[in-house]
Amino acid sequence: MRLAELSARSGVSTATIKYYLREGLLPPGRRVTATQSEYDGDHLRRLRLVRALIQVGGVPVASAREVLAALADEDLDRNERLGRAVWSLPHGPAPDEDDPATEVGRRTADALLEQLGWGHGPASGEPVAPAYGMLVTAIATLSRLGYPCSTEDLEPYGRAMEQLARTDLDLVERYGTPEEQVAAAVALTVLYEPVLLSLRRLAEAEESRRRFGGK
Amino acid sequence: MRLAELSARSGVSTATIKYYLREGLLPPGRRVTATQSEYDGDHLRRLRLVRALIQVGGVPVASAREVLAALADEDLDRNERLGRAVWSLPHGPAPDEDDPATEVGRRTADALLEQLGWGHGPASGEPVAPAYGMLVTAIATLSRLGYPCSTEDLEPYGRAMEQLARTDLDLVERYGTPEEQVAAAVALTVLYEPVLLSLRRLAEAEESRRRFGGK
DNA sequence: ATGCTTGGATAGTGACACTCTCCAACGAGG
DNA sequence: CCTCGTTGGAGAGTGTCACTATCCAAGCAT
Repeated sequence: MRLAELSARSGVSTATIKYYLREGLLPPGRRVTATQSEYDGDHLRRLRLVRALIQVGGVPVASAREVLAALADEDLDRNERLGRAVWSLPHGPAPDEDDPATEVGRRTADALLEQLGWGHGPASGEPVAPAYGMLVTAIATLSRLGYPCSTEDLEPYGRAMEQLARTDLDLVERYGTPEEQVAAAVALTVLYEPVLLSLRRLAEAEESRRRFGGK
Repeated sequence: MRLAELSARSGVSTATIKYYLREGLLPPGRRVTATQSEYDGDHLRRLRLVRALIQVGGVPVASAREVLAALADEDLDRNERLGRAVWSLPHGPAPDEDDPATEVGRRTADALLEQLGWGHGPASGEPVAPAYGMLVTAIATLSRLGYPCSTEDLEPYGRAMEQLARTDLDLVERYGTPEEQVAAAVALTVLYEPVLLSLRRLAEAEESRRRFGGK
């Protein structure tokens, strides 16, 4: 198929596809003549994944390129590919070490992970995941705003996520080949985020109505 | 306190504070002379909330203004203020009704909410919450990408969020006055999102290591 | 052969969150 | 009293980002 057809089938304008090609988010098509290329189903699938990452996941173009590169990296095993891909997802600003609130955040985060029994980073010698910095920053911001949260407050959130992670991985294991599994894992990590957040808001609305709501 | 001191205490540049004043995210200070104003602790707290919304929550300036306006609206009760405030939070693009996948998303979402027993929108006659559209869009995108999710797949996520919503509201009820509660609810809704997402990613990494990881 | 269409390159757009530059009015030190 | 740095206010400018519009020469189709 040609550019125009790829565009029609994906709902993405030719101009945007050209932009993605230029940015390396899509591999170039098979050259047919000096001025024409042929695209296939792989391009279409990849294009849809790119759109999902960027539009739904809010992933910047540069990060999306890294994510895709990690997915395709033949030198890594399944775990490493997934880790590398999730690594490249946006994770907000790094903790500001000059801020005393960051110290609080770090202590709370460490205590929480300890309590949850997750063998994460600082003590484990492994490189610290970006998600860890994300957690520290968030706790620090809460404390700076006067909403201190203790490990006890946070633990239920950790337990809930632990459970969902098992569900997520079960979903991923439905897919046969490691390639499909890794692609699925990234797609599900990113695309379930809005599902999670919207369900939380709906659940809060429901619970708030139950507690305070007359109507 | 003057602009310079407000800036020093909050860590936000005077130029940015002036910008927020201009945009109506901060109320003007008490005028002392024709060219000087006095700010107080309320300004400082509000400024920190604004920063948290924008930097941590990724809320656009225009939405933040609406959120703050809803918080301060004297005509609404606690529920309505909270609803209005959360309403203004970013919620991604509205579902594309021309896309057949949207139909799938809508059916799945409705079935899920039915199954969860949440008396949400379409059938209830109430205006549909933006979070509902967010959910439909997310499910539609998953299905378009070839990752169909059934109500059974999603139910555990709903149950988990139901439980967390109770925890959230318990936290909110620690605060005495309705004003504080509403402010807390918005802050916690927004600021716990990165906590949730980072915990999920850490939990996934942990679970993935457990299942596939040799080290 | 002539009038689209294609792939490729370059430049432009619009939204956004600041950030810079001016300016006249203060206000504290000498 | 007179500087001289500071203040609040207003407008224009900056950098980033994700596109989008315009050209162009080389096909292909009729």
